[in-house]
Amino acid sequence: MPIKVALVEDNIDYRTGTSLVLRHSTQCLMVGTYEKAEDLISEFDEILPDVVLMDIGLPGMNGVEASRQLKNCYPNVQIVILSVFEDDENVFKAICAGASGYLKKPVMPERLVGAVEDAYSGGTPMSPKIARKVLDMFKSFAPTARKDYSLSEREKEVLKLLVDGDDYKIIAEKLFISVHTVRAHIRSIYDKLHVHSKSQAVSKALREQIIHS
Amino acid sequence: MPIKVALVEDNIDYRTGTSLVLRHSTQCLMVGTYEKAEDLISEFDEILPDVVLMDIGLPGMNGVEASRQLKNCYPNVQIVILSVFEDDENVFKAICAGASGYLKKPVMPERLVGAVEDAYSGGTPMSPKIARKVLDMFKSFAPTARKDYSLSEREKEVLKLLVDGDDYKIIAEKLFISVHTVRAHIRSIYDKLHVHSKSQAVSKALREQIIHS
DNA sequence: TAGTCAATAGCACAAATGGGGGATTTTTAT
DNA sequence: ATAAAAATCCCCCATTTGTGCTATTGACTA
Repeated sequence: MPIKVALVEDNIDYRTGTSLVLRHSTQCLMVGTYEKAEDLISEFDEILPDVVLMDIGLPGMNGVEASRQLKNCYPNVQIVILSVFEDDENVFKAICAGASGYLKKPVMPERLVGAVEDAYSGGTPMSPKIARKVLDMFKSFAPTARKDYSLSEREKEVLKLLVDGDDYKIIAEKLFISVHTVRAHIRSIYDKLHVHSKSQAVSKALREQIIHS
Repeated sequence: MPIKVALVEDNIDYRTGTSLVLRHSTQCLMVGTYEKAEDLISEFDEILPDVVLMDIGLPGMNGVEASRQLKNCYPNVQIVILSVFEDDENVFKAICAGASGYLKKPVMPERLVGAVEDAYSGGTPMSPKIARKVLDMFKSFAPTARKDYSLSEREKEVLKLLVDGDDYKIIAEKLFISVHTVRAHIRSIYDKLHVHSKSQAVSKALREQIIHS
């Protein structure tokens, strides 16, 4: 059974060219080409494509917003962005909108068919430069070399509860120890983190990912 | 000028096979093949490869750790992971270690040369399934739909300072208002966030990104 | 024009907190 | 075996905080 593909692209030349390439593939079945995202959305129920190739710069609704709406109504559709834009902003938004592929235009014909197959089979076709951008953003989020304040296990437990908003009493109850001990742990935590209040400790714990929320 | 490539791979068959493929490419120049990452690291200064193809499952130092060390000493080297592993854990660690490519073994010969070129020219070759994993992790980090607690601008200012760990007095001084007013604002903030202490407010503000740290 | 809301300011008081001293026991490492 | 580190518990006390009230001003709205 061929993969049902729809295309949204406002440039007529590019639209017919891309469409032609896909029609020549035996694995793909073009079920619709559209100039505007709104047109695809209104007809979507009738054609039910497996994969949508989506431009970003469109008249009317842009491709990112269209992707968000489509993904919202039809979570199983695979959306591959085809765009000349490769700035952080667009890439980021497209991913968050649920796109599962992002290719920089122009796309080589053979790459196009491969991308549709990739997307359909659970992969994420991406131009290498775009992938690099994603990786860079990824790194900027996650794994900033975090300092080691050498908190003991117990202290981390207490800090975790502080972050949850518990007061001394509650912490004592949850850990089956006296309030005095809780105070002692918290004092030690403050020492190690160089802070002087619960809110400072909580802030530092979350910002520096000492405690994983 | 050809791209200087080094390969670290413990399996002899795979090592000779991969090496052979690259030797047949005019764009690439194999400058070293290694069974252990330690061997590459100790010889690195003499051969200075542009791109390193790195296995993960190695005897001695694993490929992720080796990548971290290489990237640390030679930030310009491009490391492409070749691995049978495609679990979140390994992919995540490899990226954080500075890998700029990740291909699932076995790799098609023509893909291999393309990957080296991609990596060398600032791209990030990735198998589509791996890319999907990265995207999923990416999404899990970034953009959770945040609630609207309809804090006023002034309240957000105060909350920001709470998150910075300031106490009532300091906040009053910074905003040129009386402590009483600060208390009033904080009361209102607590109402709207449904919390009852500074630490809870700070925690909620950071976790739900009401305040952008 | 009356009503709502945000921002400002105040009073009072109990509870929670932070910091200053300790001490004892258990675990860990050398 | 012995020293160091972690975990436990206790006292005191000033300060900070949370929350119950009230009240004035200005800006916007129905």
